[in-house]
Amino acid sequence: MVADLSQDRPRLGRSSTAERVADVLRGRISEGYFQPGQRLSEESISEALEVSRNTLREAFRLLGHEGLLDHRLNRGVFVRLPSAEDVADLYQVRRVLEGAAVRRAPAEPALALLKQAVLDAEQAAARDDWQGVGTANIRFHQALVSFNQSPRIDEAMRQLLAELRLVFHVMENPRAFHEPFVDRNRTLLGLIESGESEQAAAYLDDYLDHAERLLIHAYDPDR
Amino acid sequence: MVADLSQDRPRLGRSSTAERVADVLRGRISEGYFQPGQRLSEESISEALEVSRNTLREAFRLLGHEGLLDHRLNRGVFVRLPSAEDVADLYQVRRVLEGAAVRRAPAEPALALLKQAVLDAEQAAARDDWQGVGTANIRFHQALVSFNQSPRIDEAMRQLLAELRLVFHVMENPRAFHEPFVDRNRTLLGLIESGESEQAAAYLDDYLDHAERLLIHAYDPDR
DNA sequence: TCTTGTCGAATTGTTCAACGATCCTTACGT
DNA sequence: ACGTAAGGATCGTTGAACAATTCGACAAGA
Repeated sequence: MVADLSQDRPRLGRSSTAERVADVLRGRISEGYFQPGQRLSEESISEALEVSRNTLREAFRLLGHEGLLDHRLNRGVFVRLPSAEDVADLYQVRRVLEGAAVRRAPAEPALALLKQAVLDAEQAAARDDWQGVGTANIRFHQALVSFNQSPRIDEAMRQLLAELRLVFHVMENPRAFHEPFVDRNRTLLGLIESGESEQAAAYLDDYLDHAERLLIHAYDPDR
Repeated sequence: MVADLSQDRPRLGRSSTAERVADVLRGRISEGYFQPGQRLSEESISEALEVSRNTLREAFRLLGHEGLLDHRLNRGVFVRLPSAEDVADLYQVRRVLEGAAVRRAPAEPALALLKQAVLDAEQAAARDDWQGVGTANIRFHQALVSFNQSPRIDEAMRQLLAELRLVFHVMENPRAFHEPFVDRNRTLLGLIESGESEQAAAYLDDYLDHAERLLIHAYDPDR
């Protein structure tokens, strides 16, 4: 009875002002309020949020290490604008993390998350809610990676997906990008459930190649 | 002619005071001058290094995100003391990253690094230089992971190994821990060179299981 | 017209002193 | 043994200040 309680320990750690500021900025960036490439002024933001410049700078450091901000000395912080090389690398990491995940026998709760993400995506698609499809898709892959049963890998994936969201913001047509993956996720789920891990791995590789090509193309139509 | 020059652009980025302070602290931690669990006082360190508390705190943030420091609100920063669960997770990550690496056909320069690391380890062992063996061993695994050809994975591995170094500091007998891996690395290299990737993967898994058990045992002899 | 030198405004980098908030220890009382 | 109160030490945050750096504008020269 007391054992369960220990799960709530993380919540106890109240957060510092800097962390709360970072939360606000992280949200604004991921929703696109601050756009990739945009410079974030220390003075105006510290004024708007009513925190000191020093505190704001601590928040900037936090987000910088999450890959969301780019800190250029004496020039300020900018919302990260991933390059085509960054996109390629992000997908290379996904191939490793998701590839390893798909070859493992999934734990039951993780599998449930995977199913739920597929359902959510299908329902959002039926509503023409492509933002919702994107969110569900992200949850799908987060759940997939959790098969590895490693908190550090889960955290790395969270950061990776946050960085990828920056990339999605440069896509002008979210539907064309997200729509094909609704069915793909359903198919991949089926292969995983039936234990055909090698086929699932092959399908996943094709899946990632396709997505990467689409994004790279958006960056540089000539490639 | 001017095009080549742009490659040197990264070098131009001078480092801020906070980054240089972080470099100093990182070195001290990895060499064991600051020991795991020890608290780092803002006042005494900022005084000794002649930087302001604010700047020092920025350096603390940097190292905190690298997993070397543990920041507890209103209590200060402590050199991270990984738990047994942390060790298990670190090895879980290694299984994924190194497992994926060993299944790939290595690029030539990366293979050369691998060979060199094996030679260095053998020479250091002949000199009874177990610290040197540990360093060479780390380079071996860093090179192995580079087969994945991903800068982000390389960086993640760097941080992981830095965290593992903290764990090594609690080992009282470095020879007993490092010695067996000299031959193991040689064997693994052979399997990789001859392209027997599945056998190499199996050997690596056993390799990692063994190392993990040894470390966990050092933490809690009852397990 | 193109390049180069120079100036000044704007912004960041860093420091400092101050005060409130929190934690830890010790002592005290029940 | 337990709860509580007081005190010192340390961290969290602020606001101001000054140095360093960047950037754009504009004038001088080829």
